[in-house]
Amino acid sequence: MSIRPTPTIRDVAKAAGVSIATVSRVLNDAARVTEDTRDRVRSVVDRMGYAPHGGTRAVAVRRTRTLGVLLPELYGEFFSEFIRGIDETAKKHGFLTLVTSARREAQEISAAVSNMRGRVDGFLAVSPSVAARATLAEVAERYPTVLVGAGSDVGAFAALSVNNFQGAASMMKHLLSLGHRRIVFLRGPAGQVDASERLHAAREVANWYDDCELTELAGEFRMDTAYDVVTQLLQSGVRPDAIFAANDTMAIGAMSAVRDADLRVPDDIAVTGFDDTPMTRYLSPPLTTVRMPIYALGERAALRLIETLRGGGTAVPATHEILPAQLVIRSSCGAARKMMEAGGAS
Amino acid sequence: MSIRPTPTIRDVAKAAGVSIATVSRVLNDAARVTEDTRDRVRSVVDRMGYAPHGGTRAVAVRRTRTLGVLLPELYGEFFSEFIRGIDETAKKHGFLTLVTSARREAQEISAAVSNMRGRVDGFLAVSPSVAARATLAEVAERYPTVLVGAGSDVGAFAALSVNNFQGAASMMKHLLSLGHRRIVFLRGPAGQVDASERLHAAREVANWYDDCELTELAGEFRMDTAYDVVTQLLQSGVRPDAIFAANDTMAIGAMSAVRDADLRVPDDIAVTGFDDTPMTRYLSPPLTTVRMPIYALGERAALRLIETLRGGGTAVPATHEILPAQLVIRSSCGAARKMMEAGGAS
DNA sequence: CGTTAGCCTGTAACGCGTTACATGTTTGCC
DNA sequence: GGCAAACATGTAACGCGTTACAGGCTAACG
Repeated sequence: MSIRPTPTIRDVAKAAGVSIATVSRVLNDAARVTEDTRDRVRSVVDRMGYAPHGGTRAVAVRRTRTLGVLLPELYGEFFSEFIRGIDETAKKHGFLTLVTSARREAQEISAAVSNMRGRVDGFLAVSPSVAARATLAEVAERYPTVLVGAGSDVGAFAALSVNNFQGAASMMKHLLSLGHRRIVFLRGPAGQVDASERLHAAREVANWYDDCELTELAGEFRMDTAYDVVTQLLQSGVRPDAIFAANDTMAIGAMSAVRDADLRVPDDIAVTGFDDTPMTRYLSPPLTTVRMPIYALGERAALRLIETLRGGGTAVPATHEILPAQLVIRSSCGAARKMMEAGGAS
Repeated sequence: MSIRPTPTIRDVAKAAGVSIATVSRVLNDAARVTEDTRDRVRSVVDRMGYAPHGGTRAVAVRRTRTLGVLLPELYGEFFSEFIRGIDETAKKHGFLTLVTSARREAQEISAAVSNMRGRVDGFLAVSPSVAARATLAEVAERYPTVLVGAGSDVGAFAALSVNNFQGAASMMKHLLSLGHRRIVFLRGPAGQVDASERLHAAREVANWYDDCELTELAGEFRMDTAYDVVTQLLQSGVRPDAIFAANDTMAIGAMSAVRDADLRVPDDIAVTGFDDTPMTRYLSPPLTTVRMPIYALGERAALRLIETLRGGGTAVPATHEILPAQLVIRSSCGAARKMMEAGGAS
C-alpha cells in the first residue's frame, strides 16, 4: 500500500552488482552479456518490477515508439473501428497509441500537435473538412504523417482513403440492374468530402443511362431531416423506384418515412444506404448498403507510418492509397424479391 | 519539403539572444520576464514553430500530463463512448490520452503497463473479468489508478461502476407494473461482472412478487444464440408475457425469434434489453431498455484521476462510486399500448 | 611464454528541458 | 552619491536512459 518510489536503472544496477550499461544491454538485447550476469539482472528486474521510464528513453534514442492519432471527433462507429485498426496494428509492432480529438479549427489542431511533440514519432490524421486540410498539410510537412480521408485532391502527401466514388457507383449500377430507373439521391452535408464523392458518382452513373432519372434531395447525414424531406416528397405524390441515401442514418429516416406513407420497402420503394453500420443488418428489412473498410483504413494507415518510422524515414512516401468499398446486398433494395421472381413462375 | 530538424530550446535561445532558462520561463509563465524579452522570445518561438519535447519535459518535471487507458478490447459502442468521456475531460484539464487494449491475460496487462511507465501519470483500467482483477489490483498499488466496472467487491481501491442492479431492478418493476408476470430472463456470459449483477437483480425483484414466475435462459451477449434459445422456447409451446434480455444485442435476437414464430412484439410478448445502444431506438418497435451512462463513466473516472494527480497524490482515494442506470421506456415493452387502453374505452 | 584478437563490462558523454542559485542591473531611498 | 532591495537573466546541475569508447580478462596461436 505504501507507494515506494519507482526504481531506476541505477537501483537495479546497484542491486545486481553491475553497471547501468549492463542492465541496459540486458533489457535491450543490445550486446553479448554472460548468461550468468543476464540471469542475475533479469531476476533483479523482476523482483523490483523495474520498467524503463518511457520519457527518458524517448529522449535518449529520440524515438517514442508511439503513434499520434488526430481525429475531428471521438464519436460513434467510425472512430471506434478506426482506432481498433490502428491500435491492434501498433501493438503488433511494439507501438503505443496516443489519441486526441481536435475540432476543425486550425488553432486547435496546432495545439494538439504541439502537445504531442516529443511524445509521438508521427501522426495519423483524419481530415474532417476542406477547411482543416491546410493545417494538416503543415503537420505533414514537419512530421511523418498519413492523411486519412482527405479526399482525392491532396497534394504531395501520404494519403489514404476509401473509394466512395466506386462504392456509390456500384450501388447505382446495382439499383439500375434491378430495374429501378427513377432514383432519389439523398445528399450529405455540403462541405463534406465523403458526401460529395458519393454524390458525384451517383450523378455520373445516372448519366450513363438514358432512361435513368436522378432526383437529388438535400440532407445532412441526419435521420430526422432525411425523414422530413422524404415525407414531403411522397406527400407531393412522387413515387420513385428507389431512394439511395448517402449514409445509413439517412436511409433509416427514409425507410421510416416510406413506411409512414403506407408504402412498403422494398416492394413499393427500395431504400439503400452507405457505410454498413453494424445495426443496418438488424433493420427490417435488412439494409442494402456499401461497406466502408474502416478497420482496414486504420490498420493500413498505421502500417504505412510504422514502416516509414522503422526505416528511419522522415516522411511517409507520398502516395495516395485508395481502399475499395464493397456493396453489401441485403433485402431493402428488392434484390431478394427480384431473384425469386426470376427463379419462380411467369 | 526538406524536413529540417525540429528546433530545440537552445536554438530558440540562440536566435532570440537569450539563455535557455529565459525561454523556458517565457513558455511556462514561470517567473517575471521583461515584456520586451518575452515578445522577442515569443516571436522566435512562433517563427521556428518550436514546441518543447514532451519526453524531455516529462523527465525534467517527472510528470507527463497523460492518462493511460487500459481496455479489454477496443470494440463497439462502449469503448467509443468511454474514450470520448475520458479524452474530452482530459483535454479540458490539459492532459492527453494514451490508449491500449490488453486482453484478459495477466501477462499482457503487465506488458502494457510496463510500456506505459514514464509516459503516463496514472491509469484508467476497465476490468474485463474476475480473472484480470488481481493483476489490475497490482497496477493500482503501484500507480494512481481508477478501476472501472470492477464489480461491487473491489478491495480498497478507487473504483467506479454503473449500478447494474438498480437498472435491472427498475426494468423488472416496470415489466411487473405493466402486468407481465411470466418473465423470461436471458442471461449474459457466466464470468461477466455486469451480467451477473443484472441477473441477481432480476431474481431478487422476482422474489418480491408472489405471482411472478421467472425463467432463466443461458446467453452470451450474442444475437445468434439469443435467437436460437428463444426460438426453442417458443417452439416448446411456452408463451411468456415478457422477455428481458441482459443486453440489447440479445434483445434484438429475441425480437427476431418472436417475430419468426408469428408472434407480435409487444402485443403477444414484450421484449426489453439493457445498455441503450444507439440503434435500439431505430428498431421496430423501438426497444425499451436501460441506459448505461458510459460517457459519464469515462468523464468521472478521468476527473477523479486528474484531481488526484493535480494534488500531487500518489493514490486515488479508495472510494467506490456507483453511477445510476436509467430506465428508457419505448414501446417494445407494451407500455404505450397499456397507456392507450387505460386512457381509452372499457 | 608473449602477443594479439575477442569478449565482457564499466565509465562517461549525451539528449533537452526545468529550476536552484548566482550574477549583474535597475530602482528607490536617505 | 551610496547602499540595499528588487528584479531580470544567465550558469549549471539534474533526471534517467542509451551508447561510444576504453579497459581488463581470457583464449588462441606461434
